Amino acid sequence: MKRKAKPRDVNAAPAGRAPNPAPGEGPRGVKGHIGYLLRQAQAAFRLAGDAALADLELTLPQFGLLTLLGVYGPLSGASLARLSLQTPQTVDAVLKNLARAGLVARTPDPRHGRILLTALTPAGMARRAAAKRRIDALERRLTAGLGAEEERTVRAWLASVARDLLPR
Amino acid sequence: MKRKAKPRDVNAAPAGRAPNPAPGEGPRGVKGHIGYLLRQAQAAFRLAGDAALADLELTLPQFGLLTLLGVYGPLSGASLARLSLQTPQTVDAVLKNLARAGLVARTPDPRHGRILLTALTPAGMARRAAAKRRIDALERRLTAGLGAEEERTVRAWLASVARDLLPR
DNA sequence: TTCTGGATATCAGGCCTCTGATAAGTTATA
DNA sequence: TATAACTTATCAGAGGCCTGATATCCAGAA
Repeated sequence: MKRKAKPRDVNAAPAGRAPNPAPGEGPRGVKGHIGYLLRQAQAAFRLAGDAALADLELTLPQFGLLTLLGVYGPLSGASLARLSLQTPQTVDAVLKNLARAGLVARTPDPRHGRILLTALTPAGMARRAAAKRRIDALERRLTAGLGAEEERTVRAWLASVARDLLPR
Repeated sequence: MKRKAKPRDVNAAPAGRAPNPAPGEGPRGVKGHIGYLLRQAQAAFRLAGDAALADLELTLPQFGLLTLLGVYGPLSGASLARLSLQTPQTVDAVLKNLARAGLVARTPDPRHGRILLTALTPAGMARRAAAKRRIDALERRLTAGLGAEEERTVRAWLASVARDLLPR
């Protein structure tokens, strides 16, 4: 997934007559559906993250898995799936792309004939470290406007959403 | 996109020896990367929303467009894209599925030979109303644990993320 | 020891989302 | 008027995400 600066923002208001309703009201803005706000915030972060990682030839989901592998060492696809709250199929697909790029290597678990252990390659470690600096900077922007108490509130809410809504 | 109750949660801990690191620490949980928390919260909402709409044969993105069309009336794909902060291509893809299901109808704008105006069909209006009840209930769960001040904080933060990070 | 159920990997198919590129209609300007 | 710039729709391709369905491996029960 390549990223470049948009030549012209597709989401800008049109130049001619404005067939567009007022942006401040309706389902958008602070008063809108909170699910809508959540989706927009995540989409914005995903976009910004992908843009920040573009010249590293990484996507945000790929960086996510590299991070987990960096922290927890070699893992099976299934473990990675549980850790990242994704399905094994999703993880497998992302892993395939990472393996194709040589950032990750998959070897059979010596103690279990079915498990494929995935580990960072040296190239993967380097790429992860470079990407981490970009994403850390991005995340600082995310909380820059928040006071300590507000950040606690936001973090607690985000965690509670995943905890309460996910099928247990 | 069909949804059903999972026969067995793929993300549950394995029965045998636990090759899984402790879930409370690392990049997850309240202390983790806020981008990660954001992604998980949005994924959980997406999952729960899709599950809530499954028997209506709707996805959350489809419901989003139905809502916009319900509020703002017939719109071009480009307007819908600006309104929902998505690309015209994305909107077009979702609209195609909605049109195939007979929930929206696309007719050429009489005043502009290029524009296709998309409007809800009667079936689309009914489906949207039914879906709205489910999603409203889901969103109430999202804010159930928040005080008024906390909810303001969360909403303001979500809106600010989209506002600050999106390419302007 | 054999069988059965759980765990793992992965193929198939579908939807959403983006970037890039192209074609066609409209509007503004030289 | 002719041309350029902008807007809209849409094809093509890729990545990430999910549900279903298989096949294989392993461990515990009968």
